[in-house]
Amino acid sequence: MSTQRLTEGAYIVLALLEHVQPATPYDLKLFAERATIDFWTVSHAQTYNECARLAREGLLAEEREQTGRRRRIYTLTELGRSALAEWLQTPVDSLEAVRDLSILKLFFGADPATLAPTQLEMHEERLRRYESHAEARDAARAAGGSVPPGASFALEAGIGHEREYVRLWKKMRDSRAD
Amino acid sequence: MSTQRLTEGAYIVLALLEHVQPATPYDLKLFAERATIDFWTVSHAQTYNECARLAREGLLAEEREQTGRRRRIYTLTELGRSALAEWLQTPVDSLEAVRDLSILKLFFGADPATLAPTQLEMHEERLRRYESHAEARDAARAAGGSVPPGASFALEAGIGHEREYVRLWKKMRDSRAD
DNA sequence: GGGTACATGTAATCAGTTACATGATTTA
DNA sequence: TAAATCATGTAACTGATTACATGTACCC
Repeated sequence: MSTQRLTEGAYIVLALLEHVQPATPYDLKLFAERATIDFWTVSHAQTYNECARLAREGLLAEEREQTGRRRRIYTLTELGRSALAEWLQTPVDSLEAVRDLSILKLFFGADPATLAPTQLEMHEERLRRYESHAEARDAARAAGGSVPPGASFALEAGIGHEREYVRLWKKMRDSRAD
Repeated sequence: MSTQRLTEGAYIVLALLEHVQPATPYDLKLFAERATIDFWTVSHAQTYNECARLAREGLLAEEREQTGRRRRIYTLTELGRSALAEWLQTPVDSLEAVRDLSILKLFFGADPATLAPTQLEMHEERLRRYESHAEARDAARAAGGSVPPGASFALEAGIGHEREYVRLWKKMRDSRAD
């Protein structure tokens, strides 16, 4: 029964946990922060809450340290694993709205030249970060390590989009009024 | 004083209203839906609430029909206009997270081939829609009409990104496991 | 004039964030 | 051992969505 719809945040916690379990909510947060891409954000508080909730619903097993910080340490249960697997193999049949504040302002008449410098700088920085991740990945692969293809694809996607942003904002920066 | 921070939703309402005022919340919703790009979503309920709130704070003037539906009809006040102008000319100094559910799943190990068909189809459709908007715009321009450059830029951005998505998902679709 | 689609609004809910509070560990 | 940082949690708030409720206009 318990396969009531989970929120996206919940699935992200499940997915993160699969990669690093057993782990505390704090571990998840760290892993997410370092995990290359900015495809989502999960706040610290949400991570703790979501773990507790998922445990209550039987998707996570919670173990508690008996000493010191008495941290809660989580692992996926069978139920959690299958919920995650099901989610992962379900095609996404909707498109997210783009949600780029700068483009939105542009649309509403903001001056491109005003927005461009800041945006360009930030997208360039993000692009550089992604590219250095890609290099690290390639190096690892060359050294015989195995790299999960999904992460690799996602990284390509990120790079592609950031390049597009950079191209675009450069154009804006250089554009004089029509 | 009243320049307390407004939410993004509030600014969007202000910006929409500038384009179509005087207007009812319903008019805004319609305009937003037809306005080319999917850079944000504003739900029906939010539109009504936000208009009421902005009016309470003096950024909108509310007039009420005396007959029939007794609709509330809004226009920007001077205060509203200047809040909007200020927002539009403030550079955005942060990057939104990308929030693409499919890429996220990919990152977590979903099978590209499973996700690709649906995503490809949807991005292609969106791309087509944007491109036809662009054509309409070019036609209008050729006919001597004036087209606000901001909307045009935003459209270019949308097209660029959708092309990138299409390229990407085609690649995924055709990729066999590493 | 009865039904359907359009339009307008409110209420309840919720996911997610910010702010607060505290405890444990490390370091100077 | 004091200060700083790391870590863990909770509470309050809020932007936004979903669901509900109703009214008006149009169409057959």
